[in-house]
Amino acid sequence: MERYSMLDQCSNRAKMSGMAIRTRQSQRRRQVLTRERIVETAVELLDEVGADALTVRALTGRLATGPGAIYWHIGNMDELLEAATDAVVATALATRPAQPAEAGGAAGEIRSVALGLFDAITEHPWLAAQLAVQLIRNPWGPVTLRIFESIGRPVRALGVPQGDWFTTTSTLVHYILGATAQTSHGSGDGSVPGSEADRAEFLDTASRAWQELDPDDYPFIRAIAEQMREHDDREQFRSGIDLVLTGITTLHVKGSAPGRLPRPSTA
Amino acid sequence: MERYSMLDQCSNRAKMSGMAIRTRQSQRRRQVLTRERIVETAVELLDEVGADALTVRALTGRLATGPGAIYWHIGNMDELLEAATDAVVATALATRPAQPAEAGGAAGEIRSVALGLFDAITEHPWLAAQLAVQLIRNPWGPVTLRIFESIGRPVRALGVPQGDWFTTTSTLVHYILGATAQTSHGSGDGSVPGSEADRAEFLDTASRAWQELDPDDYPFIRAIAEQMREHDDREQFRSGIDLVLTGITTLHVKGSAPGRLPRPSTA
DNA sequence: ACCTGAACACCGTTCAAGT
DNA sequence: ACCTGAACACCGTTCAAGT
Repeated sequence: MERYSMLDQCSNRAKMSGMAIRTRQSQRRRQVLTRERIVETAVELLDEVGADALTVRALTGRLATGPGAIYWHIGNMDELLEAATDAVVATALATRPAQPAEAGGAAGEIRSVALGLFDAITEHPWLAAQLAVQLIRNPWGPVTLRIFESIGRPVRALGVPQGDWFTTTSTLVHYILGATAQTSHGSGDGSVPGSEADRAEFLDTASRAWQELDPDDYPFIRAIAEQMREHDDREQFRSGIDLVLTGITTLHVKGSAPGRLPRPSTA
Repeated sequence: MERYSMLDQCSNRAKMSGMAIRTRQSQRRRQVLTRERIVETAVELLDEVGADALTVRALTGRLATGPGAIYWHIGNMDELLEAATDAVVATALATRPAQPAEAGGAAGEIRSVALGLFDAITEHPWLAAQLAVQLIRNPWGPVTLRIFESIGRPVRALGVPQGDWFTTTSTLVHYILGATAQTSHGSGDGSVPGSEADRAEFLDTASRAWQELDPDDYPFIRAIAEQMREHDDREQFRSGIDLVLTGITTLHVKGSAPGRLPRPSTA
């Protein structure tokens, strides 16, 4: 049982790989195979064809090797998925669009991190499912840890008392991951991004279907059918974040006017 | 592409199945095969051996048939998983422990629904992953719809103005699903429930590992290491719900004293 | 140390054939 | 209408053998 494995994301063999790249040789195809290069290629494949089509055979094809070569560097498929997810999340968090002149302070930083993740998922639809998988089968693995740290720091800066840091940050992170999961609206494996027209049509069909549900079983769903057809995922996500932030400041930040939040920058 | 399939969860063949059970015959093993019986057996298998071990071969073994029989009734594996998830969620929502004498009103109802789902996941560890999967690959499928309806009704009763019903309910549902995902702490496939001692040891190891992280990279995680070791998942979940509820009442419910919530029953 | 590639033990799904 | 069971086209992973 590899339950509770915690952070041991490296293959048993293959640790150091600071070896110099075999200098000239041929340019593209004949590079040395490294763990990094495998992860990069995995991300490429995930972006292009989706999670279901990322197979070790597809990898060996693109890298011009055999399965044994992959498994020398990588351990297994789950580890590769985790590494790919962590890599994409890391760059998404690091390269967030600089908030216009520190706007919003700590609350603005939280919004920025959250929207950074949201946008990363829009760009890499497979990411939503992988974030969920990581959260579930490795609840405190590198991916979750990274997100917690990014949200936790501004939570602290917000003035939340230390005793509430963990609960508060958890609530934010859990909301973010839940919301981004539903919003990915891909085919689940995250293959094609899905056009804007597709999405409009989808919402239209869904909304119509909702209005024809049994009024006894689904009165509420029927009542929000129209609202849901018109909603914008990203805007709704922002609202959700602000809702949770309001809860935090109201409940935990003393001296704050309840319900008052630093104005979100209209970026 | 079966994207945006929406609610068409039935196999193309096999609709009616109100046929009388072939009366006497032998008792257990020689029942007629129905979609319902397959779903029931799937839930049994999921509970006993986890999601990874639910295969059509395992099903045919327990049901004493061949794969063709399964596929006559069921369509494909994804559909079976969805049906199993929906069945468990439906009974979890229907059989919630009656809140002690209506305590808490609408807010209490929301807590009750949320905790009902939480407890269902504790009982069926595979459920966490499946809820996530449903949310991602079928964002408005029967499972999500059912949960939305259950949360939306008390949201309405809370006094939230109609224009905010959708956003408010979404925020709650997304938090619930994100939180329950991390809390499942199984092996991901949701096989063994995991003992209390296992869990304590896991938290201990994780907490220690956190304290040895790089102070430059993970200052926040290091700071909450102790707090996380002592936390109780269910209690934390309650706090998260209350945090979101506070945000809702503060922001959307006029006439409510901000930060004041109906006292949660100490059940 | 790093890589090759055949082979193994599995999957989900299909489909002609039976009743 | 419902079921059988062999067969198909895939998986991830292993491992003796090469360099």
